[in-house]
Amino acid sequence: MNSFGSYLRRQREALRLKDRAYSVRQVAKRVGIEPAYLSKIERDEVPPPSEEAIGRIAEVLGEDRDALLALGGKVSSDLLELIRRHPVAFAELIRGLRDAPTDALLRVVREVRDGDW
Amino acid sequence: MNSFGSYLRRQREALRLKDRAYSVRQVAKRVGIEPAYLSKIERDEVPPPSEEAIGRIAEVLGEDRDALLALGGKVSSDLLELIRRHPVAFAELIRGLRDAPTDALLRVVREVRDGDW
DNA sequence: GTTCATGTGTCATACCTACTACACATTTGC
DNA sequence: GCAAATGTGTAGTAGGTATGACACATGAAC
Repeated sequence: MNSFGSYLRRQREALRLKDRAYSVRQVAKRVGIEPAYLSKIERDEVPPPSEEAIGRIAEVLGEDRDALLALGGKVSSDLLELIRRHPVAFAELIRGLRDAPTDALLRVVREVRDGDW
Repeated sequence: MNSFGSYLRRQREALRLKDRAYSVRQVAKRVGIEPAYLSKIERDEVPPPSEEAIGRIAEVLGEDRDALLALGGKVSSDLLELIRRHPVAFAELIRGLRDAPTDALLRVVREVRDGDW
């Protein structure tokens, strides 16, 4: 339904309606992977590619990198590194937000964004 | 200096002073891995083991699971899953705390812990 | 109506990851 | 002083990750 591949295919096809430069082959070239590989990715014949490849796909298709990574079952390595610097604190923070409704989560995000220390 | 392996070795040896059941062999048995493998792990001859193995090592040695995983370059998969449910929000939250001093981070953690929604 | 682009099938590969199994020399306990 | 426990060297493996290369049939464009 909303697998990584089928989502990609839908988005690419949508872009293609406006601009036929969004073929499998041309997108693959811009991304820097083989067309056959992208084709397989879009049909979920292979697992989502590496973080780097997903990042470049996000760029080429104008998608949010973190969101696309999540759809591919991954989390950006820069976030992982930040978490690893304060593993216990971040673990409690994230688990503490497990059952928080989305708006409560966003409130915390906003608060941190505007926070002055 | 503080690689995963050397840290493990230090902690295990410390426990061993009080209780000689903390030999490489006996710990490995309780953890459920081969002694030779644990030996190599402690000498950093191989990369840190799987998340599951690190979790069991943490249990056996009385270490914090998230902290030990971090030392092993990993992040608990339950946290990853939570992040993947709200990738954009969590990305902004975590990156927003990148330069926050530890006490500011802990303040947010506490706030979330005590938060009622 | 041929040329060019397109999507995809098949095959192959290199490099990790995550270990197990066994043997051996040294040390320790009684 | 001998048996048992200990730490470690060597070798091997099963499965996953992340692709590349090439060929082929179909379709569209001019």
